Amino acid sequence: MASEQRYFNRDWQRTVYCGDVAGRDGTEVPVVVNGWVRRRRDLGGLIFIDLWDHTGIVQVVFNPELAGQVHERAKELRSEFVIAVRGRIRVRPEGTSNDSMRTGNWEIMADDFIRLAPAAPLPFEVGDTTDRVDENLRLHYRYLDLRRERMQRNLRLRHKISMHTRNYLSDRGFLEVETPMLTLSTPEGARDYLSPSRVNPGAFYALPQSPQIFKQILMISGFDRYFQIVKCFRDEDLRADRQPEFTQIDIEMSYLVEQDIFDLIEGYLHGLFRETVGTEIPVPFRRMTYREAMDRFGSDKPDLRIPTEIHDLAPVFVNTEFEPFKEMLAGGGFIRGLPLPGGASLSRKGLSDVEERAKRLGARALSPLQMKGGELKGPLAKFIDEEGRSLLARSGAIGDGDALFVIAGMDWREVSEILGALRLELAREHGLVAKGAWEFLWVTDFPLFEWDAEEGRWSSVHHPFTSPMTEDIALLDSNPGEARSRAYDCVLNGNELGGGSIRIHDPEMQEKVFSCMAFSKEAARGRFGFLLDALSMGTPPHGGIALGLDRLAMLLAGASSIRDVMAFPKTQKAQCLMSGAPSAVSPEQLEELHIQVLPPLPTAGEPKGREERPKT
RNA sequence: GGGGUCGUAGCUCAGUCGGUUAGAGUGCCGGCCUGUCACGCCGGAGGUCGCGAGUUCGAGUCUCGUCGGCCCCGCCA
Repeated sequence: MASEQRYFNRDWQRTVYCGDVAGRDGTEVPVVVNGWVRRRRDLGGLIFIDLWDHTGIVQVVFNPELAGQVHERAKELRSEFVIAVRGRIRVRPEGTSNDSMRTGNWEIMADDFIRLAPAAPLPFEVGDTTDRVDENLRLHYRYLDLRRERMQRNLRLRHKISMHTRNYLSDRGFLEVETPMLTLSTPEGARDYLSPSRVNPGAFYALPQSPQIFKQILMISGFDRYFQIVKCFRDEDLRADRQPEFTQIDIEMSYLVEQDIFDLIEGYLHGLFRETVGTEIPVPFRRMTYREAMDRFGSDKPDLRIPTEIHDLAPVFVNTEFEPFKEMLAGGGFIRGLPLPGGASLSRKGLSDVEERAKRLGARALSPLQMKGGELKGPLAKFIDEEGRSLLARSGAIGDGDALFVIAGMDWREVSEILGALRLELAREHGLVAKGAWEFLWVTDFPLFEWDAEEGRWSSVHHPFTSPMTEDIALLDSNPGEARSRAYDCVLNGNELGGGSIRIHDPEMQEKVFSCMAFSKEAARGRFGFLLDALSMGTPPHGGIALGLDRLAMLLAGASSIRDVMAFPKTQKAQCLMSGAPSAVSPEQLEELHIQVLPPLPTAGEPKGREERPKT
């Protein structure tokens, strides 16, 4: 053992990264490497260490004959110890090179090393790339999880996306401007995260659901083109692709029409996919109206990798004697069907399983048809006459070997959505989703409003600053539900990658839209007064889009959750298992903020790892 | 708020019909080993079967509740 402790200093700083170690034939190159002990192989005499840093792994050899004391000390090295090694790179002896390692032709003969930090026995193996680890553990020991290959790769990919984004947009005249995180709560949209104001008793900031109003204000201020890679916050329940805080690539520009956004984003994504995954995605993307997307795929974000779509079967049953369908059609209802290629082989149990699923999704009933050897089978078969059969054959809704699931209902959207959900489930189960495909799509012509039954008023489908289509402006007075907006969504493989709209730049139009939503002038003034003021002082036509950076990264990384492309995500209960957030705070903190906390309900569980809440 | 699923050694899992002392692989600890690279060989330690009730002579196993992870519906302009 060295008699005195040695510390990290310039002499021990690396001269080369582990993954970059490469020697010269016949010459020994002196180096210093820093990193983590990934694996050790103690052969009794020789000790081999795989030393890791973010660039890769290199083999270090401790030889008792070359450095006896050093070899002796190396026996104590364990997994994930942090060390600095001084040694010489050399070509590995004949027959001992390792083709599976980038540095496998070389090794470092250790002359000396210092242990920079020990590591406690680990809750899971950092170096194990195959074994899956419980996500609980991964989140609790996130620093170890992030040290693993997959997360290293994902976060580096994410960085690449960010850099590409900044370069692309900056090159096209977009200016990155930061907007406040402590801002005004707005009534529309998701639930806000609130932050109490100490100096304004009883008042609260809201964390932004998006910088929507601020980016519009920036257009009014004449910046012409804005972007921001920005955190947004929504206090809603979590999903694989939804976290309470997430990142948007937020874009806004002036004097534009929809085509400008499409061109900009298609160019952006084309370059991004080339740079990150080496794929040339075809541009321009397909376009589809909301109506068509719902009609054919039962979704406003259809996954076009799935080769089946919904068919209108009303003509097939126009002469049917089947009473329920007869009545349905007479009353203006809909009969629609979803084909399942290869579905003729489904057993009776398989069919009833699909029916069960449709009922869980909200269908009153679902009838299966199957085509076996040119013969139509199923409970509905006898209710389809010759004409219906020939129509069915010509429609392509069912071919030999297929099944067709039929649902009838009075509500076109409801019937379509159930079939759309079924389409996703069945496609996943039967392997109908085309692998390796990137199916991009613009969905346009969304309705401007949807009816909010709870509140008994119209509310925005997109947001209240979305411009109606010029040809639909008259509908605002006569039939707001039929008015279409100038909103658009960018869809990739059934994921909503982003959305945006052309905004309202006319203060009168903005007030009109508010009034359609039964916002009194005073209420609108109270909430959005500053925007209305701004609109009144010279607003250019403007619009923009926001892309979900997390979802984009998830898709590019081939991950199944945005948690895998975020450094520190939260669980479904919106907790951080590593830090323990959210937590109770001290009575003093609450008092300063003029906050009283109600005692927890008797059934409510305590947040994990927290002591009792302070008394109020 | 609701539906589904999982919870057994540090980790990944097995555990039959409810029945003796709860197993395997890996990791960990100790010993041996000078060309390994998932090193090898030998030995050892390690368990609140998530938690709490209930049924039973007997519960990892059955029932109910509860806590937590994940997936989904609602919700998410």
